[in-house]
Order: sequence, then C-alpha cells, then structure tokens
Amino acid sequence: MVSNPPGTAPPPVDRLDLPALDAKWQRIWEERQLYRTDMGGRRPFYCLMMFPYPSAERLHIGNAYAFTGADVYGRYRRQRGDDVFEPLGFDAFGIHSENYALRVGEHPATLTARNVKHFRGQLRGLGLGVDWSHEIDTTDPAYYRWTQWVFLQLFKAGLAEHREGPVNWCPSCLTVLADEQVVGGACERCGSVVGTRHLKQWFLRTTRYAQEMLDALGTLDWSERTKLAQRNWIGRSEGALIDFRLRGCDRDTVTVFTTRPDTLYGATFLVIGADHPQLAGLTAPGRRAALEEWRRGLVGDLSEPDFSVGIDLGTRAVHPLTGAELPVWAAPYVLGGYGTGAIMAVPGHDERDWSFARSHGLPVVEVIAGGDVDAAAWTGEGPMVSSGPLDGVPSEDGRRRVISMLEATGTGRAHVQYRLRDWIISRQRYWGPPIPIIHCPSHGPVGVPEDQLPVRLPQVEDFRPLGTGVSPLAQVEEWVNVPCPLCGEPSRRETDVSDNFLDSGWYFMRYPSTGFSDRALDRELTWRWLPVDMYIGGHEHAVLHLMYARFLMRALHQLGHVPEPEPFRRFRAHGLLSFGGRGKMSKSKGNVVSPDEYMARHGADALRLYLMFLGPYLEGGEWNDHGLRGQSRFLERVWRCVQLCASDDVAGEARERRRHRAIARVQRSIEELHYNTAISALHELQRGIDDDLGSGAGGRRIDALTLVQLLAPFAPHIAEELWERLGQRGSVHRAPWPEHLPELAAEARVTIAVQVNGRLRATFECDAGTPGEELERLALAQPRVAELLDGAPPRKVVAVPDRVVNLVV
RNA sequence: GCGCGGAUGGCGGAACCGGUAGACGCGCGGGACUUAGGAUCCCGUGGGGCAACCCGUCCGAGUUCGACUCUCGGUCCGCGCACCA
Repeated sequence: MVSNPPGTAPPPVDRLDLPALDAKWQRIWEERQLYRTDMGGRRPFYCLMMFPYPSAERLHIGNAYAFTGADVYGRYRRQRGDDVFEPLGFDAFGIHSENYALRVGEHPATLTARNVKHFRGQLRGLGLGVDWSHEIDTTDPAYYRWTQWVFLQLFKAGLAEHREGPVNWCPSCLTVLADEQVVGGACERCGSVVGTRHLKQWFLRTTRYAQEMLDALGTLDWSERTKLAQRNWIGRSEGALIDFRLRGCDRDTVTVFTTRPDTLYGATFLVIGADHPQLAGLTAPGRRAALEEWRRGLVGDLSEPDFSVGIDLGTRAVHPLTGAELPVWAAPYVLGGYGTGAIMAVPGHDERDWSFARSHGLPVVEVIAGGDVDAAAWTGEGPMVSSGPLDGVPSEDGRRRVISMLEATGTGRAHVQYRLRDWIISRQRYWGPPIPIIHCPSHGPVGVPEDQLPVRLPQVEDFRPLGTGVSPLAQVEEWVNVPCPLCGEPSRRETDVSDNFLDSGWYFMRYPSTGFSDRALDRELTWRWLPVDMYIGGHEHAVLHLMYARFLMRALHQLGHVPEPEPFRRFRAHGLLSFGGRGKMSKSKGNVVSPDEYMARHGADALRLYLMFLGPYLEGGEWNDHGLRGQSRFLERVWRCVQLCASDDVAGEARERRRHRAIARVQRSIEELHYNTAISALHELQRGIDDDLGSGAGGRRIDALTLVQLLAPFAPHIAEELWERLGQRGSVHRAPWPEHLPELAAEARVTIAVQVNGRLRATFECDAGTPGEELERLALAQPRVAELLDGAPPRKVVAVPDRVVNLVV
C-alpha cells in the first residue's frame, strides 16, 4: 500500500481504511454532540438545505450531491467561526407517498416511518454537519400541530378563504391540484390530463402580496434566473377593466380585462372563456342547448391552442364608447380563470384575435397605424386612427386617454392584473394534516381552538381516495361529527387535508424552535435565526416552494410572528446530476444511482470529494464513477504525507507562500461555491508537500495542519482523524480557519511571456513587481528575441508587469 | 415563438480585470518496484512537424499591441416560459 524510496525504513503510517473512519467519527461526533448548534451563539449563521422527500426510492446520488454541497458551505462557515445552524428533516406527507402506499398496499404511516428511517441513515452516512436535535418530520403531530396553527393564523387574518371555484382536478390522483402542479395541462405527479371541477376549496390569498413579493425580489441575493422565474410567475400586467352592457341574455354586463385599452375602438367582438363558470348567463336562451353540445365536444387537451374553435353565443355587447353592437362568442383560446375570463377581441392588433376573426369571418378594423391589418395583426405602437376623438394620438398616450373616457362614464377603470393566483391548499386525500376547521350550520367555518391542536389524522385502514370530491376522512363518522366550538351545535369537521407545500412552506421557521411544544415559533430564537442566511436547493422549486415560503413568511411577518418579510437572504440552486445522457436522475427514467455502495467501498469522504470535484456546484453535470478512484488516491496520499510531516521549521519563504496561496484559493473557491477548483488547490498543496518529503527536505507540520483544515469541509472524517494524529486538541471542525496574508499568497518570482507581434517567442523569470521598463530591457535581451528583431528596434512595446511583454515590429 | 444559460484535448473541467489556453482529475503511453499487478511511485500526454515553427477555445466578421474573455451576425445544445389578452 505504501511505497518507500529504496533503502529507507518503512514509514510509521498504517493502512488507510476510509469506511472505518466514517463509522468511527460519526459515532464520536454524535457522542460529543459536535454539530449541536449554540442557539444563543453570537454569530448565528443559518445554513439551510431543502429537506428531502423520503420516498421509497431511497436517497440517490443526486441527493448526495445536493446535500454535500450545502454541507461544505456550512462546514466552511463553522470553521470560520460562525455559529452555524444546519438542520435537516423530512417532508414526508403528500400524494406521492400516498400513491406509492396505495400501489404496494401498505399503510402510508408505516411506510413513511420506514422510509424516513432509511433516509436518515443514508444522510448520516454522508457525514453531514447537521444538528439532528432539531430534526423535523412533517408527519409528526408535534410538527403538523403547528402547520395547523399556521393555517389558523392565516384564517383569522382573512388570508385563508373557503370558496367555490373552478379547480384543477386530476382524475388519476382524484384530487384538486394547485395551478403550479399542472404542467402543460397534465398532472405534474402522474401525467394525467387535468380536468376542471367546481368545488368549495380552501384558498390562501397569495395574490394579496403579489406586488410586494414582486418588489421585494430586487432586494434578494438570489440568482437572476430564479428571480426571473418568480417574476414571470407573478406575471404583473397593467391595463384596464372595461364593462360592456349585454343584450339578449340574463346578465346585463360583462367586464373584460385588456392591456391595450388604446385599441378599444378596434374591438369588433367579445370572447368569453369556454371554461367560464357563468357561461350560460352570458348566452342567449335560444343558444344554450347548442352551447352545451359544443362544450361537450371540446377536447380536454389544452397543450396546443386552436384559434379557430369558437361558438357565437347569440348575445350582443354594447361598445361603451361608440354604442355599436358587437357579437359575443365563447372560445377555448380565452381562459375562463384569468382576469375576468372574458376579453374584447381586437383582431387588427392581436394575433390570436386576428386568427379567430379570420376563421369566423368577423370584421378586422385598423385603429393603430403602422402595419397592414389585412395581412397580419399589428401589435406595435403608432398613431391612433378610426378612433373618434383620439385620432392622431400616439397609442402609448391613448391608453390613459381611453381609461379617462371610460372612468368619466363609469364603464371602465385602470387595473393591474397578476397571473399569480390564490393557492388552493385543499386536497381530497388522506395523507396530509387535516385542515383545522369545523363547519357549523350557524357559524360557517370555525377554526379549531388552538388549545385543541393538533387535529390528529385518524388512523384509517381504507385510505383510498373516493373520487367524489370528498376526502376519505369523510367516512370516519366518529371523527367528523363534533360540536361547534362556538355554539355547541352538531357540526362537521373539514375533511380535506392540506397540500404538502404548506408543510414545506414554513419548516425552516420551525427548525430553531423544535424544542418548544407550547409554541410554534419561539420569539427569541426566531428573531435571532431568521431569516435564513444561505438556502441551497434544486431549481425545480424556483416557483412552487419558494413562492409559498415567501408568502407564508410575509403573512406571518405581518402578523408579528417573524422578524422580516423575506425568508431567504441568499438562495442558490445547485446543478443537477444527470446520468447516462438520460437527463435528470429520477426513478421513472430508470437511472437512479445509489450512493450506498460507493460509500461502503470508498468511504463518504472520497465520494463527497469526487462529487464536489465533478464540476461547478451550481452547474451540475453528468454522473459517472470513472474518476472516483482519483479522489481515493488523493486521500491516500494525504493520509501518508500528512503523517510524515514532522518539521517544525516555519522559515522557508517559498513554502509559506505556497501555504498562503492554498488558503486564499480554497477560501475564495468555497465562497463562490466553485468547489471543484478548491479541490484542485488541495491537490496542488498535497503534491507540494509530497515533493518536500521526496526531496529529503522534510515536510512541515504547519503545512500538514493547513492541508487538513482546508480539506475538512470536503472530507470531514479523514480530516478529523489526521487532526487527532497530528496531536491537535479538539475537533478540526471547530478549530479556527487558518489565516492568510494576501501579499504572501502571491508568487515571489513570476514568469514573463515575451511576444513578438502577439506571438509567444520566449519566456523569462523575474521578481514579482518588476517595472515595465526593466521587463522591456530583459525581454530585448532574450537571445531568441534579439534574433527575431535582428537589430531593428520594435515599433511599439507593451509591458504588463508580472504578465507579458509584447514587442510590435 | 420569447427569455436565460452554455459550447474549450479522448473525457469531466480550469483560466483574476483582455495578457504564456488546457490548472486539477480521469483515461492513455512509457518506466520503476514486483512471483504477479487492475496496487503504488516516477516521467510524458491538444494536433501537425526532424526542427525553426504552424494550427487550435462552435462558425463567420470586427475592436485591440494582444481575444476562450469584448462587439455584431449565425449554428447547435440545455433550461424556463409559452392562448394570461
């Protein structure tokens, strides 16, 4: 295992057994509570990683990658002297687990408990610097009691509403889905085509904070692409609401939203969304049967909009400015759920309306000059035409002018519309926390008194979803029937459970306070630890989870429960590991790689190091295990060379510079989350020490100690073992980070490139900081250069100190 | 279609502010040690050429003494959004 130069005595180094070190130090760390955070510490640093969803699929290499990267950062900050809080838990409620339980015919409670246990074991095996004393399990009544409490605070504040609305219904999961869980008209979980149902649901009023959340994005240190995804999702647009009086149907008016009120004179018909809930009232009585038949014939596929499909409702709408009568149509290209669910169609200046008008022979009128509306819709700006008193007004100004005219007659007003919608949290399923509401015949929905929390999820053997729009909990009569907390009248519990994004929307607030069973959020700890300083997780949660967490934090801040409105000061999305060119790792793609066997064979340290070495942490990459051995070899060299460093000589300036440079590079790379380059710097330092040993000069203890400390965030077990073997007291993970001086981190001698006309012709060495004139002199003295110049002086000389001399002839 | 990333040896990747392209690792070639080596160590490793040199960071222009880096145009790949009026 260990080679010796011929003729020397065997070194006093025993064989390295990395897996054994994992076990040894994980045990000792636990005994000594090494990662237990001092919650009253003076330099709190909350380093959060997205908690896992412990499915039966086990932890895969992609999870190991994500958690290790977050842990490296947390460990680094700890070594820098911060009181780092690195908690972890399990997001174990939810449809995904429940569906799996249904498939294998086991109760989700027992299944989840087993999965959590397995996950915890795998995570511990990775050697994360996690304070497990603050662990959260969202399915534990001790946690979901407070999830219910959060809901009640929102309910009391008017931020949770029970109302009927069109909702996304997954026919396979047999439940309502949030808009965010519908991707291209299909269920995000199972891929079934999502339909629409009208049900009474619990909505959290995320839209109330749409503008605030949009504005606050500017203050957050998040990557631009994440902020952009949030901006798009909030989808602010400015425009106007315009009322049209109706003739020939039950309703007298319909209101439309438009971002182009300047084109109002060009409106030639109205279109109502085919899924609009009050479509019948907008239809001429004689057309209703035809409408119903037409609606039944529509295909549920929403992926490709068809601008030719539509039906004339027989109703007439009165143009608020001209008094003209316009036909009213229904079409699926208009969304019944966005804005008012109705639009004024301006075919001259909207491509969709243009296509629709062409398909149905409806008139196209030009009201903004600049295009040719017979050939295509003109969506740009220009002077207004055929617009009554506004002819000649630039369209940009026309927007305001039209709104003023409408306001004068009370038929319209300026309006800001957001794409963001309220968050439906009702799930007609079993595996979630019951929504803590009792429906009283007299009082309506009444919150369960807080002292009666948690509302425990009853143990139900048959937890299959019913598909009737009601949760299986509705069948548990003895649980459902309760007296009203206000008047004692016989009442029924809410039987829906909440979306598991509610569980995960506030878990980071709870971590510091897990020790308290009498309050959700301890005031002192919450004020000390929130908001989160660094949050690391997958970019797939850029809109879903992050938006919900921001909403909940903002709401709870307004209610005085947390110190600031924004939950995450800094957020970074780690890259994803792909495998075999088959995209992101997932069980459905059959490309899951387990970290277990790698850890068992090579140890967690080698795996951690290799994962972090694959490429920039924020970019991810393709997984293969070809290079893993390279990192094991590196650790073996570290193991040997560190233990052979016995010299207390600290003079040697070159070695000291090398040491300072290594510190500077590792530090900088970690701060940028460029772990791969930090590891390169470690390799180079190790090679340097090896060279010292090989040259017979002896290795310096100080170099060995520094190497071990710099290695510690990446390979915590071997670093700890070597730290001990070097005779240090305490843990390397608690030892102060080595200091470095910038002036020492630079080289003393530099190599200057000599170019002639921009081409490299020679190099020479000189002291760092040698001035330009001197460099020029030295460059001209190079034999090869003199030869090329052949006595002629260069036309121009560019000398960049420490870098290059370029001679132009 | 719109927006945001990206493209560098056989492979993963490095390169601060425009200053010796290819750090570090894998793989590969050679050597040492060895009964053996798929262990370990040492040397080499972008392509071409005996050499001087030439070519080379997706392609094409440009700016510059000098461009992986900046500007313009294009190709390909990835991700997000995509009837939101």
